[in-house]
Amino acid sequence: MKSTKPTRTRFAPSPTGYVHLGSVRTALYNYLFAKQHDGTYILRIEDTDQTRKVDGAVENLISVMSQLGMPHDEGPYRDGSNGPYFQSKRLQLYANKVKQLLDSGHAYYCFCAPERLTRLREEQQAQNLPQGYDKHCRDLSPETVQANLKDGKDFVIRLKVPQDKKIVFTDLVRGQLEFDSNLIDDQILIKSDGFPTYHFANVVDDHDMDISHVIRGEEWVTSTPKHILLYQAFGWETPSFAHLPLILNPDRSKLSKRQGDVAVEDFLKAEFCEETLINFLALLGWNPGSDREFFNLEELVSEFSLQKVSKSGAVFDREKLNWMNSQYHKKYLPEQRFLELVKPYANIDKLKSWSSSVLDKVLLTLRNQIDKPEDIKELLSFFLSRPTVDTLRGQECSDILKIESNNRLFRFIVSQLQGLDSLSSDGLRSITRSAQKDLGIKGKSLFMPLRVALTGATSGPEVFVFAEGLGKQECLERLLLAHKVHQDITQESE
RNA sequence: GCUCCCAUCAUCUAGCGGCCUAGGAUGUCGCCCUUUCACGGCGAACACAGGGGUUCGAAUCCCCUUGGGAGUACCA
Repeated sequence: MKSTKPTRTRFAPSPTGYVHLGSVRTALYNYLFAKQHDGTYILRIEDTDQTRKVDGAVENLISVMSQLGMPHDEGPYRDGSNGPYFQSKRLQLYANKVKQLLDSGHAYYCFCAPERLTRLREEQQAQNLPQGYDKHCRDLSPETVQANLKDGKDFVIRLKVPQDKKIVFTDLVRGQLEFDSNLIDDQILIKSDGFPTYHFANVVDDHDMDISHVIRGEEWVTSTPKHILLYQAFGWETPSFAHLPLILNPDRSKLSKRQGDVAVEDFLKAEFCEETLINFLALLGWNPGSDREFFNLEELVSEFSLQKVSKSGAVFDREKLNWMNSQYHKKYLPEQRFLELVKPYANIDKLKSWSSSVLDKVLLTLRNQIDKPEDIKELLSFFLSRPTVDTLRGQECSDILKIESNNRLFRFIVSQLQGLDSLSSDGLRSITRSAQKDLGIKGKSLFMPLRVALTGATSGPEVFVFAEGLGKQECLERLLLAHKVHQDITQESE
């Protein structure tokens, strides 16, 4: 019973311009499943709707997917032996296949005008009847069909859905599903413009490309029986199916543009890194069976399983996404990767003279204060600009600066500093230590004045590393300024 | 309307008959740590939709009700 066929999955989006988050998750699960089984992950472009074509959409899609770290193994620009991978370039193939169905009596020509169909639907709707084609052309005589064709009448080709049949299949996430063929419409296979419909092209291509597992969104469950009927009409083996739960808006409707961003590009352009998005999306509808929440792509490949995919839809929770993103920036990203993400935002003139190792060190000490890369900018520029007298005289700082021992403290630090060739974080640390020992100043009245003098703020990251970045001269000047403000404040209050 | 699917904290979820006085995470609120801000640690509040069965025993199995969702196109 166990299939020995190689695992081949596919991601088959229609190129509508941007990449929907739901698409990314579908693609991700397909990718993970394929990789886990040493299989092949295929990208196929479903562009049979000529009216919805968007220029550049395919290129954008491919670049986004590779940016996310899951490029396709087979597909556009990466030909396997099953191309072409654009449905619009496979028209001849579909034509041959319908012919087959027409000849075997599984499909028929339908000459009904769209207006008739619309009217039919309206009537059915009014009477609360199930909607569907009334099979008007299903049993047209061959002569009539020939005559109509000869007259050049517009036509579509429909599937002749068998009556009174139960269609049963096992969905890998939902279990056994059952449908009554009498409720299934005689599906259009070829549109009057000669293009195949999704249903037809999809089945033909999946078979043609040897797809072993069809993993797609839940919106496709109800059309799966149609697809199965098609496989049967051709006498083909059906692939396995797995339908993924929908990703939902906060109001529990299908995730849509109306209620906020749904394009991955937008998230990528904003503050979210690829790692966060992949990790977060993976966990929307799937769980590892443990409490673990952080996974990189590689880890997902080994952990993923369709059995652990949940059946119910999942609300896209931006709060948790934000949290996960900040966790990635604070600690889960490798240091080099973090630096790479953050550096474009640290492109500040004043930093040009800093040695890159010191800059890296400073960026790294700022790391746990960051939720997203651009936060670094504000954080840095704040410390980079020398505190102004106004700042130092502000309530927050002056409370610290008016401490009496500051006089001795600043004098001490300045003189020690002057004796140094250059300032290192350890150098300043030991100066502080001796200030504590020699002057007997400690705790808040030791560290806070130093912090205020150097940064003009009462809170922030580790001052020592930062001081190294500033350099000896700048530190001296900041200390002298703070010292002066201290003296001024003290005098004024006397 | 019809068909199909789904149903545990506000949200993501664990749970596949006894380990459940239901676990984790986000968010919220406390406390601790930190001479700052964070990070971090600890804790609190918060859920098995309702009703029937089955069983010695049900969040877990069955049925009904209710609620939600998807599909119902010459769109995918």
